[in-house]
Amino acid sequence: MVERIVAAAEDVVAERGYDGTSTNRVATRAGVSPGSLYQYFPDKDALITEVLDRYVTALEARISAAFPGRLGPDLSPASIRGVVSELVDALAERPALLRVLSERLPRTAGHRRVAFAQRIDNVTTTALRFRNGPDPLVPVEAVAWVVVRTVEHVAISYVLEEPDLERSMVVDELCTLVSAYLRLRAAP
Amino acid sequence: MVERIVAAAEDVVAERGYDGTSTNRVATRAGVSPGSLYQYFPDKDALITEVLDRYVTALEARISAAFPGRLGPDLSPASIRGVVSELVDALAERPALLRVLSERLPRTAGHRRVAFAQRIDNVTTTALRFRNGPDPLVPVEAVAWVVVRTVEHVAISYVLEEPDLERSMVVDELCTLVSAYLRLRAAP
Amino acid sequence: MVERIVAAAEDVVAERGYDGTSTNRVATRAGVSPGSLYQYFPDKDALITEVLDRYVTALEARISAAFPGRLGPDLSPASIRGVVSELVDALAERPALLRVLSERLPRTAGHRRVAFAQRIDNVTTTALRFRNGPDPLVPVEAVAWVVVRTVEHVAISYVLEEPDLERSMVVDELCTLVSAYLRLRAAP
Amino acid sequence: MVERIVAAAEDVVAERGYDGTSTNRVATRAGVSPGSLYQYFPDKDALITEVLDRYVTALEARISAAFPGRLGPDLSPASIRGVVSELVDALAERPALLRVLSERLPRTAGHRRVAFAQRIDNVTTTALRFRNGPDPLVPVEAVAWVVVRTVEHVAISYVLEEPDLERSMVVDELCTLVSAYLRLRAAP
DNA sequence: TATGAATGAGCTTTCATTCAT
DNA sequence: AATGAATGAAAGCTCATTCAT
Repeated sequence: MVERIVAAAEDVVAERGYDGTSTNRVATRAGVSPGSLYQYFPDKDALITEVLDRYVTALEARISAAFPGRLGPDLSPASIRGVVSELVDALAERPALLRVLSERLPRTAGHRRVAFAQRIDNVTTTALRFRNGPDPLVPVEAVAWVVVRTVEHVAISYVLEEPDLERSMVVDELCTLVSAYLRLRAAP
Repeated sequence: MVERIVAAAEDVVAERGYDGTSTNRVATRAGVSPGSLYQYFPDKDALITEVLDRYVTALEARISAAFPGRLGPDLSPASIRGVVSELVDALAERPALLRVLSERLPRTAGHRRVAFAQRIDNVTTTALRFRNGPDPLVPVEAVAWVVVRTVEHVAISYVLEEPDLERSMVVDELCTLVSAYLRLRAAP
Repeated sequence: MVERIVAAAEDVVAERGYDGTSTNRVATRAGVSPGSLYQYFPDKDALITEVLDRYVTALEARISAAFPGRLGPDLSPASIRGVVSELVDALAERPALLRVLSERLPRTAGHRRVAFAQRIDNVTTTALRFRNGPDPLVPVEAVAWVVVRTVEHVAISYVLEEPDLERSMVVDELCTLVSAYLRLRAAP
Repeated sequence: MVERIVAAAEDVVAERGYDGTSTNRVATRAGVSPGSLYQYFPDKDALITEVLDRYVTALEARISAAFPGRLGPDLSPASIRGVVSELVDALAERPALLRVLSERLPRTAGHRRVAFAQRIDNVTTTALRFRNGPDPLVPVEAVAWVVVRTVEHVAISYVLEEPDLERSMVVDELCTLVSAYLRLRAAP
């Protein structure tokens, strides 16, 4: 039941965006009565949050798996390229949901997204610390934060803006950008 | 009158977001009758578009002014820092509007925002070409696109996420990132 | 529920005419919420169309039943009188609805009304042909059309104008008129 | 000024019907401010009444002129044909206004129309009395009423329904109908 | 548990009318 | 006299939510 509802909601959200998603429409699509919907979700927002939450979870799984050694401390160019490439692929799979997620970020499912980003921040921070050792001159938290936002949003922009640029070229440049920066931020 | 309405709409949009902005609410806030609103704006969307448009215009003006020599081809670290710093300041001034603008990107005022970003793309492309000369090995369009998105979205993320990081530190890192990358992308 | 709504709408339409019938007014009169109305009718027009449609249906049923032999080819004075008399009675029953029907003829339920009139045209044409045989000198379609409009509109005028004339007298004259004409238009 | 307003209103009413005629639209069309309109007409209805009133007046003038001897007592077939033919022509000139007049009959300008019809009733009654002498067996008022309504509404129906019938044929039949009836209703 | 009819506040928009200028 | 900005009641309609069954 919950599955049917969430699946229907996913479709509707992807097709019609946040505002175009009415509880009645979801219920109809799920072949369920509007009342039933409220047996499992307190309100509309909770339902859509669930949809976006699942999306973020799936995204997390895919991206985490791309980190060699499960989010390990590897920051070599090859590893970076693998992660970035996988990230773009993952985001490109459901652009409609990505768009809704980007639009509605702070209100509902934003928490999950931010939480995920922060986890990546931590992993990156750890990796930097591991590589650099205790170096008070490099603000690793800030470095990690900037790098993670850069990769995240450039990838998202590429998927949503659909600029007239080759995917591989953009991925190359993004990797070059990140590698150049991280090389600079590694202890000498 | 138009000023009163737009000002009220600005407040309401900032406070309650796009969907929470009802024409009646704006009219009430402006101390004006709902009908008056339609003497100056054909519909709700036109009103909100006007609000976001003004915001984008103000942003543009401030950021453009930050480019030494009027968006000139200067890409020195000092110039980059000036622009980035001004960008963060400008974005930080009305975070609520920025949030709505980010949410509603593709529908309404998004055009303006995208158009502005593309103009910056062009300026950056020109600057790179100027600096590099005709070098077929560097894909200047992609470089410009990546750099501009990076700066734009890292700055936006900083304003909207309010991470526990010093502003100057983030700006420093962002500049370091961009400078390192552009140095690499300059002809040898 | 549908019954309650339609009944209320009937009252309101009869009392206040087409434009004076607002969905809220109907809902209030029916003791029902405005939303409920839209569970059964897609919009205001559909509701009023339903009201007028029912009225036309009832009218049709009554008048058709008055034709001896179910709209048969009988055009004797007695048959004419029966039909005309019944027509006036039927129309006189809900003058307010008749007025709205006349006002709104071409837009909505007018189709039904026109369609009904055309059916009567056909019946009359057939009856005339049956009586006359193939007589190229008498334009039976035109004869039928003129006769049917005459009876229809004189009856309607009598009901809506309420002239200071005895009902039976007007019916007599109308029948005389029609009989004289049809006698003339019969083959010699 | 009044002329400009009424002329504009005439156009708008003919183009968009009663409901589609808003005071603002009329004012705009007349190149006049909405306020000015209320200097000459107490409300919207008064304005449209004026429009329809003028239309009825023009109709009256044309039709009256068609009566040989200025609405004289002549009821010969030739005279009937002249009047009927002129009536159809007159009505066919502004079908849009005729439609509005028919739709809105009882509320506003209906008085004028009814009053005109009654004047024709009187003329016809007088003519019948003149021809028949004091004959208590023929209810001249009813005869006149029926004849006038017949001619009026058959003509209107022809103009508004646009049936697939030759104009001259319908006029012929209508005249035949009237003549047959009146011959019968003349004193022997 | 599941239903779905019913709700009603709230939405965007129109337009006849007024009144300070 | 003429203006036209301003009005505000009311319109048609939507949809998140409830509750008797």
